[in-house]
Amino acid sequence: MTADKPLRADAQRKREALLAKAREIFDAGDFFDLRFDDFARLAGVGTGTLYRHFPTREALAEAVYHGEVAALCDRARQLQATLPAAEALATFLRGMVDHMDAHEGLARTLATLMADRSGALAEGSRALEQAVTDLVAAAVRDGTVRDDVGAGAVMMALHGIGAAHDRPGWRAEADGVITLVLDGLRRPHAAQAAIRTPSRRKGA
Amino acid sequence: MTADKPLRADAQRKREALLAKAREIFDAGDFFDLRFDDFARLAGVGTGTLYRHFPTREALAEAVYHGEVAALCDRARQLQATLPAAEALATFLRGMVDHMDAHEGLARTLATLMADRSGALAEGSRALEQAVTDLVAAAVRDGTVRDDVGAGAVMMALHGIGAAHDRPGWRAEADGVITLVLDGLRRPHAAQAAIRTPSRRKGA
DNA sequence: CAAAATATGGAGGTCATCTCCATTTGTCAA
DNA sequence: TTGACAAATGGAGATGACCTCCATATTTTG
Repeated sequence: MTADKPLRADAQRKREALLAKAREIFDAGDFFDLRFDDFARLAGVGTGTLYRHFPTREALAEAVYHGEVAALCDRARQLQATLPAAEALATFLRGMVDHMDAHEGLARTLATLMADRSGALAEGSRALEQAVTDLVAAAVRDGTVRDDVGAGAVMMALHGIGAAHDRPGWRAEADGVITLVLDGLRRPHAAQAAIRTPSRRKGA
Repeated sequence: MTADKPLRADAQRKREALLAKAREIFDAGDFFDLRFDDFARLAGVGTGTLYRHFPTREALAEAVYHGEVAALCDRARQLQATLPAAEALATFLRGMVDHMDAHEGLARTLATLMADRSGALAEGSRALEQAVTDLVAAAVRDGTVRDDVGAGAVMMALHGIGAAHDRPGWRAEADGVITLVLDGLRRPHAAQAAIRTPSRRKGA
């Protein structure tokens, strides 16, 4: 399902233009306030061409999402190769929040699309889910993380973070969710592992 | 902002009809596949009447949501009055999952609406959030729950559970999220409190 | 019961979405 | 290079959902 289209030179160019403009609009968060036709105009193509390349809004989103996910997966692999499993997981999750924070409009747009039925993004999410699954599995393997809660639960939590992007104290709450997930993931009976959480003896 | 409308007898009847039908459609999960006009017809009223009562889809959703939330809040108060704080919180959260599971279409529909911008449901959610906040606060007060992560994080997690309702292993993953949240909420240094989730092996 | 106030419903206007095809652009073989 | 074929373009216009408006019907009040 990857590359079996010789795609004419011309077409390639238009496609790129559309994606570039899409990323821009996404990041600004205006994706839903824009008539799809106008979007074509903005990208410098006719509506027919837009629809030829991306039959629906979701299809376009999927394409943009793919790039995002690829970058995140690279990061995950990199972390996994250079850090202890538990730390890699923690760093990755914290990094996800940073990323969503930095690309607010994009994160928000994608979360909205994700929530819509049709699961248009489910496909694109698979790679991300695999990355998270790998990170968790590695941590389970070395004993720092419990084995009775799957990576799917972590994905759900991330989903919630993305979907709730308009809450007032978003950043703090997002960090809170990650904290809960990470602490919750530690094997219930295990002593304090090397997960980080410096001196958090007392609260506050 | 509650009740200052003498609302004519006739109108009251139509309004009820609309809400009843809405609940039905919501529960079936067909809310978004239905033309708003057709919805009016289904409920036995004209489109004009529909729009008079509920100017937008979201307004209608809000009204339905209100009933849901009220019931959940009652439950929360009841639990809080009869159980130790930590247990009340745990029971409530587990109950939320049960509820979403039983009313799949409704939960899904509401999550979708929630994710949409406009925060139409933010208003209706406030009561629910207050209930969760109270439950958490009580548990913090009696020392069974950490005080450095707010109830907002718990709301986010719930949000994620609702929004991801189309995942294949939803139920198991939702339970997993709750487990992580509850375990994560225990004061990091505190010994094993009485929360202890009763052996829930990973199903599938 | 009559009049005033309130609510109804559905015909039709408005506007975003998407299709269709005559025209343009790119590719390839001779 | 050039001719011929395939691929791609773009925008005019059909389609259909959303919402408004108001002549008519229903309820309430004096």
